Amino acid sequence: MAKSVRIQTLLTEARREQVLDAATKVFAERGFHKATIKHIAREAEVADGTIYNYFTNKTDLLLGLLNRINETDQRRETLAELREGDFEAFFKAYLHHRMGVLKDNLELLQAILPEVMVNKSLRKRYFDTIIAPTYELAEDHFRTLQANGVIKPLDPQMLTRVLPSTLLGLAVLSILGDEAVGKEWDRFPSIISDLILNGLIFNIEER
Amino acid sequence: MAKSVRIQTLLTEARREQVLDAATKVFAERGFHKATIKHIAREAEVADGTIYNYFTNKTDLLLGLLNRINETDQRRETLAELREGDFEAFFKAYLHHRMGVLKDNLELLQAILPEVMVNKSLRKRYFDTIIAPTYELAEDHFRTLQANGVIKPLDPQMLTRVLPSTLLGLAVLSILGDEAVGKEWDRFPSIISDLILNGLIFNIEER
Amino acid sequence: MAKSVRIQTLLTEARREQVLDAATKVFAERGFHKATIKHIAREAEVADGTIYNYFTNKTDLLLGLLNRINETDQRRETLAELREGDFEAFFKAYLHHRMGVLKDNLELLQAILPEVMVNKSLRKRYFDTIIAPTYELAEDHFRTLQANGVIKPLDPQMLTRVLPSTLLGLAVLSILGDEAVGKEWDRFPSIISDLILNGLIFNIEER
Amino acid sequence: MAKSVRIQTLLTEARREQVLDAATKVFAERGFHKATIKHIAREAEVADGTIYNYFTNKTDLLLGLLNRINETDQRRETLAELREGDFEAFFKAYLHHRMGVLKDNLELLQAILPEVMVNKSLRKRYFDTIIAPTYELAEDHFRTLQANGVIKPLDPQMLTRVLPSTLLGLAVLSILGDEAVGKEWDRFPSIISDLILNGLIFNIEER
DNA sequence: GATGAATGAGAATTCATTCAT
DNA sequence: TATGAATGAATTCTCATTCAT
Repeated sequence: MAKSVRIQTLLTEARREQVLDAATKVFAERGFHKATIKHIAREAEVADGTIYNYFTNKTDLLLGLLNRINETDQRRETLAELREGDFEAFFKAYLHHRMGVLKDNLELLQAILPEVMVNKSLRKRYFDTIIAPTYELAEDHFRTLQANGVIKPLDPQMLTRVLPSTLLGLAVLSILGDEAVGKEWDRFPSIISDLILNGLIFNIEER
Repeated sequence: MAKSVRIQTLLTEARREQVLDAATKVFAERGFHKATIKHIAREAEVADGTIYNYFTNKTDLLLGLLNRINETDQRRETLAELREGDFEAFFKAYLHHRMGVLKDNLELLQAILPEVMVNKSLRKRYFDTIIAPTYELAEDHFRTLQANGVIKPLDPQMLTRVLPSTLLGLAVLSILGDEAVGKEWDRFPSIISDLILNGLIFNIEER
Repeated sequence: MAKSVRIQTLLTEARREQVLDAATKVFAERGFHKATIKHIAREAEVADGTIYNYFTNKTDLLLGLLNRINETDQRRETLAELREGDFEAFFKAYLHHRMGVLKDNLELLQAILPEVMVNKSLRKRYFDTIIAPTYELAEDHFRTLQANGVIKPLDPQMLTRVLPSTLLGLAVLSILGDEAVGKEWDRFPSIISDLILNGLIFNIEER
Repeated sequence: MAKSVRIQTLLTEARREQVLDAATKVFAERGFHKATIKHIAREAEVADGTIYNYFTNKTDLLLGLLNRINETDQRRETLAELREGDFEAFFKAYLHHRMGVLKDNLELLQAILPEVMVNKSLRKRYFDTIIAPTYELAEDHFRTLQANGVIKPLDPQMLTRVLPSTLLGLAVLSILGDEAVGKEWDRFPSIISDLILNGLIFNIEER
């Protein structure tokens, strides 16, 4: 009995994921509003009504997707290990990792972001649970680095915004159809870290 | 007669702008799909039907907003004058100018961007008429600077993406509700130019 | 003064006709409901509002067209002259005349008939003012002919329906797109009179 | 399982018919354009939206009605059996049959014909699928009869138009509100066949 | 009288959600 | 639990009619 309960739970969870996968695809392709439950049901190969056994309504599907991003991001936090060692190397590795995650989730981002940008309560939820938490960690980190004389004393709060902005901006450009961004995605981490760490203009000794 | 014709034209144009203003506000607040023609009409203080005397359908309203961004951007091109003089000064001034334009159009961007991200034909239109044109200018500019040994020989195509990405990303963060970004908006140009030009870590002679 | 009043009246009348001509064309092409006042105004080369100086509403335009049919039919009554002489000759001449009138008014019929068939009050008006009056004349005529032994004693009321039916039916077929009917229109009077008067099968003496 | 599938299909088909019945009634009463989906839904005792589960749009409902006429007509073709025996008897029986069909479908005709007369693509469809096919059969038939010396050598193409015209015309008269036509409908076949076969005027030997 | 922009009632259609099977 | 037909609220868009100029 216990076993069949567990099997049941697994099946249920699998079905949920199946629906979320379908929703990701359909939301990304059509946008939240033009995507109908019928579209998603067809993509997930279930009946319309079945979706309502797993999600209370259409918006709840979107929340399901938001949580997926959360989970993805939590997994990332294991990255903390990278923090050991040389800062330049860490920075590059970190960028590389972040952009990898972003790349894997571009479809999900395309499914979520447009609606999040436009829906006040989703916006708050997204900001509070996904964006804000990263800020605190990063600000602390920058402060420590500055205290140790590793990086310049630029306002940590602002630094904390600039870097994610660049990545977010690249993701948006890619979504908007800039093929060059998509194609060269993997080259950005090194260019960006070069740029951010050493600057665009020559140092004296480099001249 | 000629005069009354001109007056008529002005009235017509004013009415169009009045509707576009309303659409900007309502689209930004509610998103394209949750914004109804009724909302926009009420905001513009006209009847529903009146809107259809100026725009053939709801999507056409959005195109009207896209064109407004275009026009804004064209005006910006007078900026070319700034190009005289010291590169660092120019870069900072340019950033400052761009972010000013962005700030003034944040509501417009919020109205447009989510729908553009989700609608294939709008996406193409937006990319081709608004984004792509800036790329060419920028790439040329970077190449010249590199030829003159002003900046490092990083891939111009990628540089061209990184900088707008940062600004676009900041705008998106601001739209998503990051109040710090909105509040400190005017301090970003100088920080970003510092960062981009000179880097985050100390040069040898600065140590 | 009197003269200018008359001129004014003429102009007004001319404008009315111009609008009715346009309405005939547009109603025939699109049907009453899909024809808009704008369509008619454009066709008549006047402004939308102008039409309302001549007709109180869209339905009134249709009544204007109904009256036109009336007028046409009245003019026809001069045909009474034909009634002199041999019956066979008269019958053929009469058919020929009626089908000529019908042909000239096919567009008008196409404009009116579909809406008349569907609108109860128009139906009554059309029947009472256009169709019914012809019945009485015809019935009397048939009765006289029968009393004089010219035609067989078939029920006059029914005869009165059969003949107009055939013409009306041909008109409808033509409207429905039967090109053969349109092309051979002028041959029908003689065939029909042959058929009606002498029958389809051989008489004994003809064998 | 197979059984419930069949039941489902039957229910679905029944619902379709229920909607088509309602549409026939409402279109006939109000005309295609003044009939609203709400009217039809109320008449069919379903919700507005339900209609769209069976027909893609309002025009598709009309096509459904057109097909019904088609089906009615196909059933008629069993009439071929009548063709045996005496021509006069056949002709009368045929007329009788045709007018019976017409009478049963008068409401349907009133629902369809006005819109068909006004809509180019419906017109073509109606003509090609419903009218034209009968022509070919009839023309052949007339030719055979002429070859056998049964009927006079009048142009078969024109004969083929004249007879249906009369019936169609009677139907239109009836729709237009000629109550005499409706009331005496069943007497027309014999009068018409008398008229058409033997003519209106006396043959020599009949005098 | 002529104009045509403004109006808003009305209609077709869509689609999230429910619920009987 | 799964299904998918039924529902009806909500939305876009049309167009006859009005009326200030």
